[in-house]
Amino acid sequence: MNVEPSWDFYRSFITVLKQGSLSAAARELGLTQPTIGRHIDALEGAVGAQLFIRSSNGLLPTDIALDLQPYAETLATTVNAFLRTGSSRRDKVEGTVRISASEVIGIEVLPPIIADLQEAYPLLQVELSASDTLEDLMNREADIAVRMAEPQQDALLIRRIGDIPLGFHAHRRYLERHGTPQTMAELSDHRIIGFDRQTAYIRMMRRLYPAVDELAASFRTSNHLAHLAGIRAGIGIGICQTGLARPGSDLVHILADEFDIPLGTWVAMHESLKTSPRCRVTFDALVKGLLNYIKSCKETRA
Amino acid sequence: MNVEPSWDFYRSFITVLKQGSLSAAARELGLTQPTIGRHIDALEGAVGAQLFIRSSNGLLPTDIALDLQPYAETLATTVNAFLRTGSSRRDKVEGTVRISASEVIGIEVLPPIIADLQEAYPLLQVELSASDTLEDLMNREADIAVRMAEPQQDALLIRRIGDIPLGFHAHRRYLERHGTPQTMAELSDHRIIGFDRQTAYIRMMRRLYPAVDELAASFRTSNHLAHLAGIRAGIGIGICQTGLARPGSDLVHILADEFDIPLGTWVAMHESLKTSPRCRVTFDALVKGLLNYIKSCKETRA
DNA sequence: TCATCGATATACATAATTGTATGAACGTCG
DNA sequence: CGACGTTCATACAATTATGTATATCGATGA
Repeated sequence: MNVEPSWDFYRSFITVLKQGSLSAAARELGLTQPTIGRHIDALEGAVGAQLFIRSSNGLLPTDIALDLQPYAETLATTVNAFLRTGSSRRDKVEGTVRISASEVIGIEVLPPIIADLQEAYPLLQVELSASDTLEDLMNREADIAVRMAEPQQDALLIRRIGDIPLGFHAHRRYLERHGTPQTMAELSDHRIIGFDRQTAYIRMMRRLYPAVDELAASFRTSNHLAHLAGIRAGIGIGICQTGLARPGSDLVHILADEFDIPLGTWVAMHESLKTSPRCRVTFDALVKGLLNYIKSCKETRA
Repeated sequence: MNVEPSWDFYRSFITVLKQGSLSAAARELGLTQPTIGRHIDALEGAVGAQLFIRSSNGLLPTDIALDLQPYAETLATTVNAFLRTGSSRRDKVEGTVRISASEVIGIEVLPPIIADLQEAYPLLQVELSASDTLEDLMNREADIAVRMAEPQQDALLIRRIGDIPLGFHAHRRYLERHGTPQTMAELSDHRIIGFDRQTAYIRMMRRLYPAVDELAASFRTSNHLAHLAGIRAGIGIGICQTGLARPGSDLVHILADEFDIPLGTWVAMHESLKTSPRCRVTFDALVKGLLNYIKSCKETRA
């Protein structure tokens, strides 16, 4: 309790947690097994609790260690961010920029936008964190975030893109076999792909279209990509962005006039990053690319 | 570029930034000035840029160092959170819990709630981060947050408290001198305390009461506490929570029937913390306390 | 059943980090 | 204007952390 433990201990901790053994962690860090072992010992002494159960085939984390894992991960990503921003020259468009977005946006929408961006700036590295759960919002774990809700913090440079239209979709094949519902009421005769988890969007849907909520889902997932994959595989009818039903995709937008809850979209970055050319350029490219995407959504719809 | 720099360097970096000199940083960390100097040298080598300009009366941070400051601060707070979580026993209500809230809530509303909580659990330490700007949302920099907007992330345990009523207020003394306006239109004859910065609330007010936006403010501040202090000092008419106009405060709620934009309030914490008794207990106390507060707001109003 | 491979733990030598002591530069104050 | 109290920089000694080598335990497979 006398002196604060070395911050290197946390690095050893997270590596052991990831690798599952002192030896493997030592290899990854370029250190040796006794050293890592001593680090863990010291950390256990500092928190006054056992973090791992040693066994002859590795280290098993205790509950306490698992509680501490997210903190250690934050440390690791922040160290990365530190080095990344520190070592990129501030006057040129080069270095790494890290983008955070939802899985669907990150995987279905952003890649072509990023491709164009890197065509224009070959030295620009892009790191994409596509995740629904962590949503590592702006705590400098990401430089720029694409968000489906208005960011609340001040000190952010925020640009509203518009509304991404969502709607019921099904694969052409499914509709050929089961018919195309013409009214919301007919949905109850179909296989529905449902959501597992409560999100703000689902709560809003529930409020505006209570009927949808009572539909029995034959396939339910909390993962939006799995939901989309279900639609594409012809499992049944689900909800996705209308822009994904582009020509050649075999997805059909149904009940277009019966159901409409747009999904607000924002791009945000720290105000302090607006002087960094690489962040600025990426921010502008995302705004422009997403505006185009929304435009194409509306066209698909008409 | 061969091996990752020691994480201790970041600790030295943030301490030098805070203290302004190698010597002072060394004193704080219990190390010596040459050691800290070597750490800074090593970090500069790692990022390939100068971080400080050395002078005989301290170290002056370069722009790059200032860019890196927020990352280093995140590291420091996360390390604190790590040790705090790690060293508090999981089965008892003791240890430290860190609450994040806006300045007004943190200073005007929470203290009595926290007092009651600590009366019930004497071993519980509470750390309150009252800040509008940083809004260190949930990235484990705070255990529990009181927020004025619905948190968007999943994996959060969220409880909606209700709406805190806001309204125009002035000090009794001011009204005795200048009269009490009976309609919104009469506001233009009064001294108005205005806001400096755009927030979600101000944008909404602008939309619902465009007339308010055109009032010329004779005292303008971006700090909500300063705004409140202005009202209390009798500078003029401003907006604050109606609950602050309790008996004995000499604040008078005016135009109560003309103006009404409630401020939604939520309490949120990480789902993973709900097994921790001290977080659980604090969460419940905040919910209960804030519900009471809102109730008392409504009574003041009637 | 025994050999092998991987794991952790310990003892000792080594290398790296840190501390001590000192010098030089700058600002402040009497 | 000079003494004093800061600061950072450098050279050398001491300490600490790390690496090497080895022992031990346990799981796996021929």
